[in-house]
Amino acid sequence: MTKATRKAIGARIRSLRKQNGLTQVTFANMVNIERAYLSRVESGERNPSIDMIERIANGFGLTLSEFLDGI
Amino acid sequence: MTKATRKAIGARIRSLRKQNGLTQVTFANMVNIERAYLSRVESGERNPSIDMIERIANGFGLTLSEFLDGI
DNA sequence: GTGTGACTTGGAGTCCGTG
DNA sequence: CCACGGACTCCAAGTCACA
Repeated sequence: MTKATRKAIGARIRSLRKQNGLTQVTFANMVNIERAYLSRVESGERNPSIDMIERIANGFGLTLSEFLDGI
Repeated sequence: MTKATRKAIGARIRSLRKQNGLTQVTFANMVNIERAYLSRVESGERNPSIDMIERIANGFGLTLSEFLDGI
């Protein structure tokens, strides 16, 4: 159930990141999170907190609602 | 920053819960979470995971995006 | 440039009780 | 009916190394 959601969020992050021409390292630095952790979130392995999701969404200039639209 | 977000989410939960005429205990049982924990999330004291937010949103029949709209 | 294993630690999340 | 407390358990979050 929620695993699908985590995967979808990870895919969304990866998609937006590539759209903006950013590497994991670059984006991780932008939003001040650990690169290895970002990799795990993108793969759907982790169940991030709402704080973390917000930081990521804001890193793309999106609101939580916009970022999670369609998920 | 994120504290305001947590507070806003808590207020949203409380508002939706009351709109539906549910007590904390009733809703906590519906979405299968601990009543004391729900109380703390509503007060903005906790930083819930995306899984938890999803369970709560779904408890109201909303998607994540709908639930977080305007936050 | 990315994925993953192993580890630590603070806090998420549970259980039960009280005013 | 709700807020808050202690006392847990377990996982999110951060760190490092290596493939």
